[in-house]
Amino acid sequence: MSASSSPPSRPVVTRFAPSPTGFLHIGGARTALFNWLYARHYGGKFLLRIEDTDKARSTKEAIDAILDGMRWLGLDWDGHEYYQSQFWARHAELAHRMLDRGQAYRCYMTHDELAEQREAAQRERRPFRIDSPWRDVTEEQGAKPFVIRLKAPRDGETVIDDQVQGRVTVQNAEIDDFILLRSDGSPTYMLAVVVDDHDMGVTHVIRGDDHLNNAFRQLAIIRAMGWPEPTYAHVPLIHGPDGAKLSKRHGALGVDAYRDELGMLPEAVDNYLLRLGWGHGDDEIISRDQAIEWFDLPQVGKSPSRFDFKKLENLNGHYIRDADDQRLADLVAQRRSLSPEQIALLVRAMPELKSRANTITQLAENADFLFATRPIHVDHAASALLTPDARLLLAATRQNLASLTNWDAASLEAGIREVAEASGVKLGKLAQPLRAALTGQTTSPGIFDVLALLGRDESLDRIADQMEPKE
RNA sequence: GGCCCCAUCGUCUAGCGGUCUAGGACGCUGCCCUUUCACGGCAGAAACACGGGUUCGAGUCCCGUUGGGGUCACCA
Repeated sequence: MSASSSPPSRPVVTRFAPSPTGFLHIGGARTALFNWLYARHYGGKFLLRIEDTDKARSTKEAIDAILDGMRWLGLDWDGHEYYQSQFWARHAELAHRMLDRGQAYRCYMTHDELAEQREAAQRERRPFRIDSPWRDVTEEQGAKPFVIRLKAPRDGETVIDDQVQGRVTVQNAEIDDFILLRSDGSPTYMLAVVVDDHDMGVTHVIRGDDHLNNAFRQLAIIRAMGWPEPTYAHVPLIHGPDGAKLSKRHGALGVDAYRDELGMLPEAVDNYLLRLGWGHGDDEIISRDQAIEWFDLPQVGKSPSRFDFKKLENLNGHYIRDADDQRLADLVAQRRSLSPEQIALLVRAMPELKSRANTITQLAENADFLFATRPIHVDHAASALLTPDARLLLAATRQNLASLTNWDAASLEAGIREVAEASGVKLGKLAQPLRAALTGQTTSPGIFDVLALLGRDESLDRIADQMEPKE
């Protein structure tokens, strides 16, 4: 488990570099979190760069969703966000510099020629690696279109001391002469990241495992430029419950969906993501401050982990129980458009409500009985409770409660126990129909609290609504 | 397929040669609490993929097998 690693010897600068072609999904969020945590732990900087090189696929909505998602998760970046597309000229300039130095070359191969090589390799069952006849040609070939390719080293090997994966070695023969500048003059991702990371002073590149192979290509550019090499840390990917790469059906949803649809609290998502692939002894509930204090790369696991909604939900339930009542009420209010009076009621009910919910969505549903208008809808299971006998009991209960001078939980409990005793039934026999009448459901907060919350008039009326058998 | 990486309960993980008859958490089962449902408390079932080494001693180190993942674009 011990990747060869050492504390940083220079001021830390990390970055998160999403491409705005979709929303900020959960894997990206974890990458961002690790980068953020690492920078904060070492008192460094955490930068944000939007990789909008692919103009066709980049959208304003996606950019906003990413920024919004990061803010929600509390991952603040230092300074303004960078946009990769702003540095095109710089990228092209450097590609040409490498060309001038003989570290890159103009390749005039056509798609057909390339395809031919690929097929030949396939026929002979040997690995395909581009072999351009232009590798050592320095003269320009008139106006024919060309791309600029890196003249990658062909001998020796490249070693990366990855902070997570350990020492990884690749034969240079495996690295092909990949494209730096496209025929339309635009930079490829491979060139752009390297240049931007260098220009932004990034010291630690913490990203998904899927980039490990790219790191060797990028290193080739860095060495050609003679720039300092960043420290790499390739974090294993997050998989779906079935072990396959996390896809939409698994939960590679935008973080906005975790907030809006699943009803998660940001601290729960952060905590869950932190524990996915990283651990600190037996600790499960980890505050932001503890995370900053404890987080480091050596403890990051090397194997991919599966996303477990159940555990996230449990964690979310923990944070809900921990959360401030007013905050929770506001969150529910956003989903239900409540009046100030209703929100005030919700805040009072919150202590009872929040121990019963693992998500804000559930919390909102559980609170609905408070705001239902008479006659309230009684669900199937609840109406089954309202037998003729039960309705009679309800009438007796109502009469007793109506005579109460104090409408608080303690008085109500005394009153109801009195009725139960007088009628010779157990409390449960009475409480359940009462619950059905008051909430329309078979589960709810404690029945005395429900009565107190609803108030005398509303409670009495709801009971009255159910006293007579319905036709 | 080539290259790279990974491998402890169903899942997330602790474990960094002896304290491991392998610990915690989620989930699951049972019990307690109890007006329902939760919360909470207690108890339980549940794992070192396999085979070789190294060592006095291996979950921990090495090799292989198997399994899984990643990557092989004028995408990022």
